[in-house]
Amino acid sequence: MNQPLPSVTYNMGDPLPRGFYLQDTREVARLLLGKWLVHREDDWILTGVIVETEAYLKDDPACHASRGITNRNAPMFGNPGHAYVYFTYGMYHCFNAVTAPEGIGEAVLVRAIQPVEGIEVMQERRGTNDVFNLASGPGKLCMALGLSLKQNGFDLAASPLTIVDTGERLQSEVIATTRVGISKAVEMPWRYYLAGNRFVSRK
DNA sequence: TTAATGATGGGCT
DNA sequence: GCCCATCATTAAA
Repeated sequence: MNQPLPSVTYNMGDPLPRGFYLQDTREVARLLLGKWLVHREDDWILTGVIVETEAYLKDDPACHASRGITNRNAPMFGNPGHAYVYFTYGMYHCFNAVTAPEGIGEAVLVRAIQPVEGIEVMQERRGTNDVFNLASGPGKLCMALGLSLKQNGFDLAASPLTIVDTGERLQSEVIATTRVGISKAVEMPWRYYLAGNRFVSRK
């Protein structure tokens, strides 16, 4: 008798539960390091290890949500564990995981991933074969994974876009530094990355 | 190697 | 009109 085919050929881990995103946003940013960001598209699966994040908090001048709810930042005030994707600089997208209870307005920006699966597709989309340049930046990783406003608001525990825990323990030390590309609250050390990792956006 | 610059368009005062 | 949670390219050192 034939066995049913599994939807994936191996167990890549379970999606992070909603409660994970209800921890302190800076803690979520730290804990997301080492987790897998997965985008299931029609003909392939694109995955990478999260290696760099930034926390954006309420009452944080650099946070999109700090000046109240707008049409653009509305997802930040919505359900934790959902995607907040925004369009910026006229041509790029950035991907966030919404944290904190509904109505608060906090999120973690994923700034870089280490490509694992679907590297050929990423290379095609990015126009380069250099694996260290495929997703080493928030705009780059959205290009590589095919993330745009279409994924804005997606449930990261029940959609083609998900973050999973492989169960592997972090081997690298976590470095905390100031955030990149902002002009307000520049001194807050809420950027996190894996020490020595070559896939981060900068050292 | 690092630093400066242009691209490009939506959001918001 | 100015500001952007950016990136690729060019120039300089």
